[in-house]
Amino acid sequence: MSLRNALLGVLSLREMSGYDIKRSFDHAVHFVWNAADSQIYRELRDMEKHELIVSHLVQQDGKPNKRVYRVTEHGLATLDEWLRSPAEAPFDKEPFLMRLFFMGRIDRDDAIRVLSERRDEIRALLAVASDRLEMYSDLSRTEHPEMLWWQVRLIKGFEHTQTAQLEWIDSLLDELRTQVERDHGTEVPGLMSED
Amino acid sequence: MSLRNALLGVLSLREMSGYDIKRSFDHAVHFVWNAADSQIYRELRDMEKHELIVSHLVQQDGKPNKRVYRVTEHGLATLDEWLRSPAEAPFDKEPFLMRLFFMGRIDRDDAIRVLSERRDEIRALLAVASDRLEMYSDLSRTEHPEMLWWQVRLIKGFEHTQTAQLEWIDSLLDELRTQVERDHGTEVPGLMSED
DNA sequence: ATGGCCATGTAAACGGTTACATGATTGG
DNA sequence: CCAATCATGTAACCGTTTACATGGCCAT
Repeated sequence: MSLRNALLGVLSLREMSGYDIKRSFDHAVHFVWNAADSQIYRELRDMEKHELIVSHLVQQDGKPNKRVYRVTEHGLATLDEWLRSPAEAPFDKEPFLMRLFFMGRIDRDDAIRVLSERRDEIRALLAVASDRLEMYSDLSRTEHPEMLWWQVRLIKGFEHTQTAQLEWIDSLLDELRTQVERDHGTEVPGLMSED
Repeated sequence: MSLRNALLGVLSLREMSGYDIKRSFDHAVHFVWNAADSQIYRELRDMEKHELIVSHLVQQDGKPNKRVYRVTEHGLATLDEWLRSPAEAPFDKEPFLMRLFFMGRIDRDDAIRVLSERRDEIRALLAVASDRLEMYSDLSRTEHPEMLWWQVRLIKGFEHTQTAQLEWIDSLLDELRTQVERDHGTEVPGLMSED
């Protein structure tokens, strides 16, 4: 039911069409949740059936018509109930860590490559996070200042934890590279800064 | 297919029954992956059909008989191919962070409770991690020293990143508590160390 | 006698992914 | 002219979770 909560959450900010929500997911909620369009549309219909949201059609010209959704009182109550409930258990599926668990099977060079790729991905995510943070600082005029407070903290937390993960990966890469140098010792001499 | 890879991984260490694997998941792989028994048994049968593993029945007395699985060459090749392939994308579903994203909706006291609970859970996980690390240091006699190296690094990485997350949550709790104090100002006076 | 360990499963439901379909408008 | 944007969906599939079933052994 996490997608349902995510949808209630974004609709609590303002009424939106499925398409708006998808864009919202792609840019703002992106660090935190994601879903395919088809899943969003299906879930919205289902939520309307359960009276968590209501919709009306909006006629448009030059563009396809759209169906705009708004949260009901019942929907808001459901959202808040979730927010107040005990948090989901942390950590149960971490494909990347699982992979490292068995990484001893393959060559150090391959391991180095896998880790480097992940390092680059994290750096890219951190860049996006830092952009987002700048964006937030521009936007002081919001309908929802309480929301902004949390969203800023969230991005900062994201930066903090991802930086920690980066540090760890970098230290692993260092260890692995010194092992490689030690291994083929003088055979392959001055090769200290390939990245 | 992540469960499949996890199963190939544990079976690459030694041959095991479904039940052994479940216990192995509960204790060692626990930080990294988890699965219900029913899913494990089903997946094992399916993997045998695909010739990634083979099994034989082991007669036991005093205990129910069991089916013990062993990885085939094809299974090992599949495992290694996965290990060498680009890593799964980081971060796409984080229910706890998503919750924080919308946390502005509820009272600070409720938010404090939710965060405190998570903080306690992380502390508990860190305690388990630290135990595991001690356990590993005792066990120098292993059939798979290369595996041990990675598993130790993995736990250390886990400690590192979870500690970072803890720091962040603690700082949030600090901020929230000072806000609460500021809010009902002198009304509720000496209330500085409820935890 | 009660509950935990050993051991393996079936069945149904749920949540999420992937592939595909449609079609008009706008900007480079 | 081509690609992107706007807009909504269907269908099939896959992986995971949950509930339930069975039954002997052993220790408290």
